[in-house]
Amino acid sequence: MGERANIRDVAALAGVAVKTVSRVLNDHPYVSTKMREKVEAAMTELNFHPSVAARVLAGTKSGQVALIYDNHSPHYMHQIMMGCWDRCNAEGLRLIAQPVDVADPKIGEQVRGMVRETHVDGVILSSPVTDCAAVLNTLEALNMPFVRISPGTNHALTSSVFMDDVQAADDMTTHMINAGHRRIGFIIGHENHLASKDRLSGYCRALERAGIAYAADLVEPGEFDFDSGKAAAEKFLNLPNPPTAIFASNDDMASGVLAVAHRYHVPVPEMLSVAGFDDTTLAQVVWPPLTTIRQPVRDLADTATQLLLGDGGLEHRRLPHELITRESIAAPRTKMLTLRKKTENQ
Amino acid sequence: MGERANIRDVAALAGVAVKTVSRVLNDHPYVSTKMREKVEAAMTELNFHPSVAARVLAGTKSGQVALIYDNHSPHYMHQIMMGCWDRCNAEGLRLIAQPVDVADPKIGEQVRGMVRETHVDGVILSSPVTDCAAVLNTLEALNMPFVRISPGTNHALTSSVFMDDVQAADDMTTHMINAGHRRIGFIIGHENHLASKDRLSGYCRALERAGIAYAADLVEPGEFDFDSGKAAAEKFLNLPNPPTAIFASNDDMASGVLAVAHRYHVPVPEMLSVAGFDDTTLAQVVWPPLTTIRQPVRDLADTATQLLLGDGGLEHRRLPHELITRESIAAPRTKMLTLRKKTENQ
DNA sequence: CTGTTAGCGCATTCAA
DNA sequence: TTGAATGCGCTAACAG
Repeated sequence: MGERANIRDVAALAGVAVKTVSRVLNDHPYVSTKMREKVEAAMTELNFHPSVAARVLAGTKSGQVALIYDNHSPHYMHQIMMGCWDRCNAEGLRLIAQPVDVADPKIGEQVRGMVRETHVDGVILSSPVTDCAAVLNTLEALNMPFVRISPGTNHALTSSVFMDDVQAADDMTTHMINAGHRRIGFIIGHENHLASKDRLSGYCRALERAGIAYAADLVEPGEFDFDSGKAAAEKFLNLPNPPTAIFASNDDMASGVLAVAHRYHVPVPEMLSVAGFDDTTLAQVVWPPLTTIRQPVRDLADTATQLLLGDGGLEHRRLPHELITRESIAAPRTKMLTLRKKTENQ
Repeated sequence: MGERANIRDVAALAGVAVKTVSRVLNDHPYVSTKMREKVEAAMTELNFHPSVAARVLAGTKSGQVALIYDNHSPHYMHQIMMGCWDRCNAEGLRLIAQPVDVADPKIGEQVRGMVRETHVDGVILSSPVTDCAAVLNTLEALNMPFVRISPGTNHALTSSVFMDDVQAADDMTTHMINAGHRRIGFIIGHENHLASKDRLSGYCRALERAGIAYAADLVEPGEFDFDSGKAAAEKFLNLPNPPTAIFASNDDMASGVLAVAHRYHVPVPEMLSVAGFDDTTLAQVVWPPLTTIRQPVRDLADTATQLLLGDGGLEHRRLPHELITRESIAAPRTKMLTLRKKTENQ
């Protein structure tokens, strides 16, 4: 039971040449049905599973694809992984997920080592690795095919899939303006992610079109996490003239805003509207559920994988986003906001 | 730049035998410092990276470990992966994460194929794959070392790491009882996960010790997700004599309870206490933050990986849990709960 | 459509 | 402490 059969054992049992077995394994066109059946029967009987290592060593392609990422949002990465995974599975490829640290100065080295060691046929890059020059240069020097998922810059430079972050942020801001808001706070995303800049641009564009002046005190930096959302919200709510709505560049930060609002007894959305971005599961789990932008993450991953496996031509695809309306946004009240902080338990 | 150097190139440049390079690569003890330095210099100069495939094919072990999982909680899996990943990285191993479907009748076949194809040296199983007989039998038949993370049953049967789910649920229930609660609703976890049974046992044990009769209408099934938490909460709150506290078997379901409470204007924790389990990031992001059990997920993953790499002896380790107190629990009010459902927007 | 042979890059015998 | 030969399991030419 523990002994592993190899391709020669299969060939012997089926009474054919080794090469014929190899052809069956690789779905080679010129194999007669009779041969194929004999071989397949032998493979089943011997419980044969081809060694990836041997195929890599002997062949020109490995059937392996790497997904390189440095994203600390479990939800987002889960979707990316599953999207890539399903597509790879359907194509009979193995996916190797590889976390890295974009801040590491030796990241180029690391990626090169990993790519060479594993003999992957191609690489999928997830933001913000998509915009890491060291990695891009390394892959190009190795002449390794790669696709970028939601790169922050130079979409057209390499194959990539992405959504229109500027337009999406514009849509959300416009949605808030249409609800009657004039003072809309904005929390910027993590600076490593170039999408953060795009989202800010969309916010500005919508304000400008509506003839609302940009107010520096209504824009706070953030890091795509809960705590930075809370920090920004604290600042906004303590302003002499606080915003009636806050648009955070992702759902985690929007959740932070909600937590602060709850602590200060500011009713959402009656006194303060809140919007997120990404439509992670968070958006539906917090209270009230967040109006947010659905980024087609899984589709992006799936499409990226397809592009990688495609003809190798330079291709970039834009996938549509969607504004998801939930209960966190309402028309603004005119009444002034007063803060009454809840005492913390424990 | 694109040509890859092999071990012979390195040997030639360093002026040593191929075998010497191999020894350096594998940290073999008997190599003189001078030799080692020459070889390392050559490796750097040639930008040499050993082919995993070749090492696998020629050697007896592959330096690869598989993590097999079927868990749909992104938070949980993220921590598991990172725990395994860091440890593997420290030991110079490659981690291959492999999602599977425990409901698939051919899962045994799939796992065998995957294990044989990749030549992994060992396997880490995450719940509920830990309790999938087909997988366990396959691995044993292959004589493949494996460790289970939080198996639901037979801890001692194979190497495994886990926490005491019974005790943890007992702790939480006792905590609620000590706060004055007598009618405590309980939401069971997904039936695929055997930890669900343990958590229910702990709940029952605490009630019994406190002399509180088990009430069938205070125990609802769940599936570890937000929606089943909501469904259970709806039932509880519409009971003639609703509970003053609800203990959900994980944070996702507890979040569902909070959402329902908010919709019905039931103040938490003033009118209803809520507890979760797992201490995912959810627990801190929802309002009010959840009192919950911190499962040392990352430590479990790390420890599991260590056990796998250890001497191969059968070993099982229990790691300590922790009850995290946050604002979702307070002493119960005597006043009766009345429901006033909020009209849904949109 | 099918078979024969060489060799991918490394670790593993053995021998020195 | 170092080196020379053999082969892991498979695919790629080339031949039939």
